[in-house]
Amino acid sequence: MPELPEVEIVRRGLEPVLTGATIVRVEQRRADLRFPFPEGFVQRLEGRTIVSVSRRAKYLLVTLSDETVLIIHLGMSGRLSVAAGGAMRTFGDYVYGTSASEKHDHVALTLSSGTSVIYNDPRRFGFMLLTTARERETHPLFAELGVEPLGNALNAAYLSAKAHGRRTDLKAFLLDQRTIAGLGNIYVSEALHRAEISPRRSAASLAKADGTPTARAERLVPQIRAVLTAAIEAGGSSLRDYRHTDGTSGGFQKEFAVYGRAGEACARPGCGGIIQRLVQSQRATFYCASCQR
DNA sequence: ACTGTACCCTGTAGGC
DNA sequence: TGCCTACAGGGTACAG
Repeated sequence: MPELPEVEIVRRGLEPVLTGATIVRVEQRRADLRFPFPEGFVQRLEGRTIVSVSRRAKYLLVTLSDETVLIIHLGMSGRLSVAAGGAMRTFGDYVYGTSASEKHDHVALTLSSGTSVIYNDPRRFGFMLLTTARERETHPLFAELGVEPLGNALNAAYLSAKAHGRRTDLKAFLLDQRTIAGLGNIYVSEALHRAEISPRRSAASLAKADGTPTARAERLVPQIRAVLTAAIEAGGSSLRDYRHTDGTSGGFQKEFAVYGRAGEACARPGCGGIIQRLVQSQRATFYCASCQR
């Protein structure tokens, strides 16, 4: 569900609420999500003060005063809700929940301010783990991640070097978090449409024989940045589960050019193509075969 | 090392 | 109305 823009919007929602706050109580409703909760999860969080809330790829990183880092991944359907207000809140008693969503409330953090942050996740593909500030970068989840798409490290030379000789589809290559960390199913389709590149091409078509960037690679990089930036500005994309921490929805789904638009006319001026849907890596891909080559 | 597939889990939409 | 299938912003664990 949440790709980089959605996770970044959640981070921005959490940051003012969590930074400087002390976690006074942690309620953990079940033993596992995607992975088991770490040993002593509750005890390692209670009483600690939150120093910062950052993001790497689709992971949220909550750093505590003792240098513990709480890693949160939202999976496909994970939601973090801030229940503002002075009273202590517990499961099933927060402002934006419905009876259906309360059913899947798994963790509640109560802060010294009285505010609660509640983690809800029907499919339980998300998870929470603990590491330390020192070990975070070498943690198995992070060690092999590719570059942040909005940072300077993403450029055509980086992409073509990674793509050189790869036989996999461009779609699968871009979805792989070892290539670019944070892209997901929606924004890969959207970026390729903006760059007028077919998702069915081989990844290797981003590199010349000597490994240097092709024109396609040069075209793709700015479009990846542009679509992610626009999505963040629009508050992310809300299809089914995704919500901001205050319960409101994102708006970028209204700006999709191809995602979920199979059968519709391509919106590119003068194109005249029809948006196609195909399946790659067990995931739907949307593209216009007329202007994406 | 790379590539492709099955799988984790729940909810919902659509066909019959 | 109900039953059945397919599908959904994620990533991992294999087999070849």
